[in-house]
Amino acid sequence: MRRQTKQREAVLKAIAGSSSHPTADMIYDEVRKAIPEISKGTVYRNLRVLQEMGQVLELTLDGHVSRYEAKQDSHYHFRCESCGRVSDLDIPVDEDMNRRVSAITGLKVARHQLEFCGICDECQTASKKNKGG
Amino acid sequence: MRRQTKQREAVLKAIAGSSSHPTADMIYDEVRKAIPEISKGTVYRNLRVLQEMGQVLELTLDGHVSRYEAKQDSHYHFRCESCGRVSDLDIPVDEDMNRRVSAITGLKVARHQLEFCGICDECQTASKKNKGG
DNA sequence: TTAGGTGCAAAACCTTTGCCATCCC
DNA sequence: GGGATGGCAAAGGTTTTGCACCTAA
Repeated sequence: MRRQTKQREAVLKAIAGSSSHPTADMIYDEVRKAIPEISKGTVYRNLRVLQEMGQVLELTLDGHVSRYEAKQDSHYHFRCESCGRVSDLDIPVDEDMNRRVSAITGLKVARHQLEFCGICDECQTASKKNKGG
Repeated sequence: MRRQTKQREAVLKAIAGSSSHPTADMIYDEVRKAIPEISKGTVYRNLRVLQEMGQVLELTLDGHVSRYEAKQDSHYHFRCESCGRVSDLDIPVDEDMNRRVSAITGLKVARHQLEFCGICDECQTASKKNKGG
């Protein structure tokens, strides 16, 4: 049976309270503010458990480090190719696309993930500054 | 200046000659058939160089291990959630989507990646067999 | 000739795991 | 009380890197 612990709560809170799709390391840093003695192993274990519980989603699109977000309605992401930040996009999800692709390919498509890439506003501004423009 | 070496050639050939989006390890195994003394470091270095040269693409969608494919026209992927295999999909790429998303979000979208997930035919067959059905 | 490339091995990095103490139910 | 959980540290897997030697151009 699953128990409720302050460590687990804190990990979930760190994710839910962030809009930046934090990495395990960022979550670890955040949680340590409240529970300084927490270990990284515990963070990773709880990330796994919270995924199993369906409360957290792991994102690995185009990055070598996993990022996490609190479970919510399906949506798409934008990743900045300069700073690596990931943000949620407020555009409609094409829920019918899985069915259409199934029809075309014959594969049983259960879900899809869509990630847009480019340079975020902040990085574009920073880049202009550096160029003196 | 970039040199042409048999190691680099062999790495590219291993990727181009495979339809399975091999991992670095799979490429290493394949290349060793021709060049037994090649080292993993060389494989990784060449994977990086070939990406810089624009001849190879790294795929990291929803997986913790990078997979590689020879550069070709933009296309979408299907990943089997059971065996992890990645295959190319023969469906049209929505090239206009970046522009539409830019218009909606105000972000400068340069590209997008779309991955469909499910269980491939082989794994479905295997699963039926195991259940005695 | 010589800068780029290779092989090897160690290091770096992210994540998982074994062990035992601890804590929730 | 007992099993789930935590802390610690070591191990695991993938990728990178330092160094001395080699080789394509």
